[in-house]
Amino acid sequence: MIKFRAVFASLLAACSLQASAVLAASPASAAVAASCPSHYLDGRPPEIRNPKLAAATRPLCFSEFGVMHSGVTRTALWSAEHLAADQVVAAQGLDRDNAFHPEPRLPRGQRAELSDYARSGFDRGHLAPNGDMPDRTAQRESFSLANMVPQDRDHNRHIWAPIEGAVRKMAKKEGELYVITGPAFLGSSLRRVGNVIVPSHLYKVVYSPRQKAGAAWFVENRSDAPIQVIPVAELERILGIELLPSLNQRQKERMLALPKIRQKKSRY
DNA sequence: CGGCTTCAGCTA
DNA sequence: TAGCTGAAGCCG
Repeated sequence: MIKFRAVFASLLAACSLQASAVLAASPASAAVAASCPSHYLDGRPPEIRNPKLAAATRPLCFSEFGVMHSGVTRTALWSAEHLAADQVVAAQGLDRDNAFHPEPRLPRGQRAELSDYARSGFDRGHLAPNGDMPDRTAQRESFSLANMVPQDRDHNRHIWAPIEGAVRKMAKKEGELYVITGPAFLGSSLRRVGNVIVPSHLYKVVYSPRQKAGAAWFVENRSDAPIQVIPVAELERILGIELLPSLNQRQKERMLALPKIRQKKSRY
C-alpha cells in the first residue's frame, strides 16, 4: 500500500511569485474552449481536484494528443492519447526526427524554453511519446516543450522507454487504448531546471475499453527507482486529479494487467 | 548472442 | 539542421 501525501504546498511555496503573476492570465473559460474530446475516454478530459494545481493552467490540443499545461511548473500536468493499433503500426514506420521547440501558443512567462533544459543534466522527456506518432505533423507536435518534463536520463531511457514500448505492444493487441501520462510534484524538496519544476514522479495510465479495466505505472523520477503498478483510483488520490472522470469508483479499482518491465539490477 | 529499436545530448 | 555518440531492453 502506498502512503504518499499529495503535498502540493511545497510546489506553490517554491513558485509563489510565478503563480501569482500568471493567475490573472488564465481565464477558466479557456479550459472549455480548447477541449479536444477525441483524445479522452468518453470525451471527458481529466478534472483537477486540487485547487493548487489549477493555477495558470491551460489546455492545448494537438492532432494526436491533448495536454493540460501549467504555467507554474512550466510543464504539462497530463498528456492524453487515444492510441489505436493502426496508429502504432504507422508510427513504427516513421523514423525519429528530433525537433524540440518551445510551445508558441503559450506566453513566454509561462512556458519552458530550450535554454531551461540545456546542459541541465536532465532529459527532455516526452509525455505523449514520439514513438506513438503516426505522421510527421503529429511527430513534430510531440516535440513541443509543452509535452515535456525534466526527466532523469536513466529513468527516461531505461525505465520509461520500455514502458512506452510495452504500451504500444498492448495497443496492437487490444485494438485501442486510452493513455494518460504526466508528472507528479510531491514532497518538500522539489528542484528546478531553469524555470521548469522537476517532477518527483512520473505516471502513465492505461485504460483498455475492450477489457473495461485500467491501471497505472507510478515511478519516482530517478534512476533505479522501483516500478510500481497501482489502480487508477489510487493514482487519482495521489495526484489530486480525476484522470478518468467518466468511470465510477468501482471501475477505477478494476485492474488491467500490465506487462512486467524488466529492470537492471541495482549496482550493489 | 547480435542486430534492432528507442530514449536522447552535444557540436558545428 | 545534420551528424555523431551511447546505453540497454527486446526479439528472433
